[in-house]
Amino acid sequence: MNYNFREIEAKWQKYWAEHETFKASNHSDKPKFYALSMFPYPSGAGLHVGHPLGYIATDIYSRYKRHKGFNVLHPMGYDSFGLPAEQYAIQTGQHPAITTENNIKRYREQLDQLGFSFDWSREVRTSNPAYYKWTQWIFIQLFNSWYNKTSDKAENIETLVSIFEKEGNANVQAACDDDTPTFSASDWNHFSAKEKQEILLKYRLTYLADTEVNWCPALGTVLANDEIVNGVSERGGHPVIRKKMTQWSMRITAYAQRLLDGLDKIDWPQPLKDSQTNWIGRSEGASVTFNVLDAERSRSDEGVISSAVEKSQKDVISGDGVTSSAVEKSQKDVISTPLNHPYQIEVFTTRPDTIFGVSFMTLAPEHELVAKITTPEQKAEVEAYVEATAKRSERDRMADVKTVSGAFTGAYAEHPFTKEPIPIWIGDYVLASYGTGAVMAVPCGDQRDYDFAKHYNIDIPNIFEGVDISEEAFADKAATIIANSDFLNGLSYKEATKKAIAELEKIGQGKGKVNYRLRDAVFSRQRYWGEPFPVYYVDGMPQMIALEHLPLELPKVEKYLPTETGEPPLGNATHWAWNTEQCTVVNNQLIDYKTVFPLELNTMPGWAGSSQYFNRYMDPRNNEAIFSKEAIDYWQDVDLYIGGSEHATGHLLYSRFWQKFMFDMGYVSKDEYAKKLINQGMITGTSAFVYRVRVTFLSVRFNEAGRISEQDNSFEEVVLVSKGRVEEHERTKDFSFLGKRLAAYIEGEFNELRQDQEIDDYECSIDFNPIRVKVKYVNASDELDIDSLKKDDEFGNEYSNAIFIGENGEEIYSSNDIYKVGREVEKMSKSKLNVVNPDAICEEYGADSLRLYEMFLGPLEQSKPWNTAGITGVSSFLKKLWKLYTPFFDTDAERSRSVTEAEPTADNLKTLHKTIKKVQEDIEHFSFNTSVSNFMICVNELTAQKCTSKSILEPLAILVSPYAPHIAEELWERLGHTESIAEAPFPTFEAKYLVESRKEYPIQFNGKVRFKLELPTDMDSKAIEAAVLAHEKTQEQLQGRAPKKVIVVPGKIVNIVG
RNA sequence: GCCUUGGUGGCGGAAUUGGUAGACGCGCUGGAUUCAAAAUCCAGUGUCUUCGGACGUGUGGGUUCGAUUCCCACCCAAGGUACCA
Repeated sequence: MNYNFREIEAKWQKYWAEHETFKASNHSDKPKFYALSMFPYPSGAGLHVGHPLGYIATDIYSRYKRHKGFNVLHPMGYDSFGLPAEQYAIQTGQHPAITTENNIKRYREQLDQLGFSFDWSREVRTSNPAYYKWTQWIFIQLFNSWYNKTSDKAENIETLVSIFEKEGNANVQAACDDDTPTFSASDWNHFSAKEKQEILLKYRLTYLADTEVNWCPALGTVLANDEIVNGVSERGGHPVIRKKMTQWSMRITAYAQRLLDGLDKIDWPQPLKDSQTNWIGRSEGASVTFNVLDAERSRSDEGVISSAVEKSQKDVISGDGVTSSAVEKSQKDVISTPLNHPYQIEVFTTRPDTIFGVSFMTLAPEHELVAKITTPEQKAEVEAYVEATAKRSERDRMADVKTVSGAFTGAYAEHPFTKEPIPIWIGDYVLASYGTGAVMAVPCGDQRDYDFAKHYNIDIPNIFEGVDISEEAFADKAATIIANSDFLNGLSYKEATKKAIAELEKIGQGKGKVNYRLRDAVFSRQRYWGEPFPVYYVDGMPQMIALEHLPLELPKVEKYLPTETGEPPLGNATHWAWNTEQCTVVNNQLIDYKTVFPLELNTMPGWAGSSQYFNRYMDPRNNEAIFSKEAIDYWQDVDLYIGGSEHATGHLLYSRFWQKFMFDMGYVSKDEYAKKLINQGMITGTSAFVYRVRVTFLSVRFNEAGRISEQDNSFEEVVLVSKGRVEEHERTKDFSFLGKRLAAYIEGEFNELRQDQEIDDYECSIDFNPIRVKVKYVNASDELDIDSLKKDDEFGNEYSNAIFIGENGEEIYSSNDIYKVGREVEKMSKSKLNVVNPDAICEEYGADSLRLYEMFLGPLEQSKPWNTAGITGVSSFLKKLWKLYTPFFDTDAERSRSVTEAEPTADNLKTLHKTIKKVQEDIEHFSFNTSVSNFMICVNELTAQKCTSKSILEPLAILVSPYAPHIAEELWERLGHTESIAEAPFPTFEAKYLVESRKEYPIQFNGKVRFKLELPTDMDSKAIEAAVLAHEKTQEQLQGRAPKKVIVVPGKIVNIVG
């Protein structure tokens, strides 16, 4: 009886579904275990072989934990809001909900095929109104909260209001906007309702702010940074401008420190923690205010100055200019402006101890003061520099440490202590997005400042005791002793820092500060396919829709593009107004600003729906609450979370932020939601390339003026040359390698050129443009299936008339020659045409083979290329495993009984227990690749031992079951069980079966193994040494020398030195 | 530039605390079976070799009786990038 995986896999998938084998209960006496895989975005390309890698790992662990007696929660769902569905809708007009539904169906079929032990009754979809009701609910909770720095947690906004009523905001320690004014209790009580709302918005954890976006007028949308290349849109090359837009933001900066501290409590990969730590970017130092010396004053343009003074309150703090920064915010940060200085520059420095070493200042070219302080003489130079900088990316600016560039503004700042003038420069090594976008440059203590000073001949005062700075800057904090620095002389880094800050505070020009790189998260998207905000506007102020009226469902729209007036797609909806009396969505025409108001037109970003989904799984059908208290109390948090590292600073940071907020509000009892996280490595694809020929002729004529006329004649036909031919040509430059047809063409063109009397010279150049083709048309020997490629019409039959030149230079008509493609390993993605779907492999080898093979490829956390060549290995392993059990399939009752009762031999037991030990250790260390090897070893050994003992084969089936569950269930049943194997107890390892009486010792001479000697394991070192030295081969090796030293490691090795 | 991860046969990879480098699988070679093929089974398979052995885990050093493993310096590849006042 053969192993028929098709029949078996279908049978057990049906069984599991019908028996709800993996349904998790919220009430159980068993210990709980919550195993989670990151849920997928259901794209149109379907699941590819990279997706299941993490799912299989989580599934193996889940199944293992069931065998170990845990109540396991192992859910799956879909992150189903997203851009691709919307873009498809824009192209085809089809509603994203429909395409999403279809894609989910396909994903579900593919997932079902792989035999995962998901509890499908808990499936969630972020685009489902019953789900996003709770995403909207959390948004409202955030809106109704502020961050109290004193209690160090989020609190209900009502507690803030009551403080305002009693004492105003002077003493409130809160995370809030920079420009929050100070007011008294009586001020507050006299504010109008709208003024109060405006103030509160500056404190809420989600708030409206004008933030700059990359606006592309031609596309009518906002673009992400990486959608912009060299200042124009990646798609279409349209210009992009910075535009201010009122958008929702999340005050994640309030949680910066807690997000940092929480990392110590969780078992996440260190690289991931590092990347979050760097993203948050904490640094300690001081903020220092430098007054700009007023060059304008002498021109007695008083009007300009006084208006500048009025606005200077703003200019002081907004050194970062671009967006709200993570500079710790509180009203106290506002430093009062001395009236005689129209402008001030605030810098953040980690080295306030070096303040007397400042010899210039550098502003980021984008710094908003640049235009204001630049003198007329320097204007042209500065503007040219600013323009040049705008073309460089931040990455480029950071990576380039070799070239020094900048420009002098002509303006000077005043040193806070010496009152000396300091020249103000701009330089692209200072980034606008970090700190305040301005640096107090201390060339003797910072290498980049040093290089800048050297380059522009700026003074480099030395403020370090006994340090030579003639060659490079000195940045060693520990060895620092300050000199030439007035009151800081003789102090260490620590002492001087403390003292400098104290002195700065005295003169009101600085204070100690912790700076975070993290910025508040923009939460609005100008898109259709996302969660609508439960928000309407009364008199320009946002109002929340009450919970009982949620979800606020996405309206129907005619088209998914922005409106002609540049509003987001929801601006196209005809029914998108809120009637506050009926509490329903009504026609926009009814808006009267009395009872009917406009609704918010933005939608939420991709990470909104994924920031609490792990908690929703605990109680996914609850319509009264996001989850019940019982459910969250039982499941608590995720025990194992597996997913890709690309989410390190997106999903994985924002979801921690929301969890901490939920914790502050008392909804969850853990402020970190995932105890352990593992990043599965990427499965890379092997892209295939064909080489399109481009032939260019150059004809040249000469006259008195020299070389005057050139003409290009390009070969128009699509000719694709096989890889071997391309390589030959590149080596030899011989055209004949390109095939007769092309060679004849080139010859013909040359002849024509020769006949043209007016041409003095001619040449021909050939290049090969590699173009990706779908990997499904390429076989394992890199040969291209030309007929199928020609028929492919996804991109409009682009190859139907192409000419293919094969390896032998033949033009391919049938099988007269073969075409070989070039290959390259890249990330697997639809756009690279290298996606391999699991379906075909499942069809040919079965799900169990695919599961084993994906694990067998290599360590889970490492990235590895996909290559199906090795799958026959695991497939034949499963056949061998099956064969081991065939005696049980015999209908002859007599024979079956004799098999059942066969006593296991010592070898059988040794093989089994060795495997139990290894597999258990492997699973617990997530080393799934090595356990597959060990199954192979185990089956090979048992086969060689002709093992037919039920007491061996029964536990073996359980060991295999997490990895290859279908075959394990089938074998389990054939062993006579009527219940599923899913909860059969994991076999217990017994060391006694592995005890060896003899050990084959490798005998080394000077570290090299020369022979082996079998000795009893209970022999002590002395006896081993004696036995080895007495051996004839030892004498042979030593050739009469006396050994200097003999190292005996009992049970391991013997090494003789001499 | 910086951060992270990695570099071992023709390929994927193994070696759990410093103790026989290359487990297991693919591929390849030879053989059995077969009319033949597929499938299956058996044997071999790091490189060089004067058949004694020598060399061998990115490179160069170091520690050690012994190093893929620990230390120092460097090279290369992939991923990330905000580095930093």
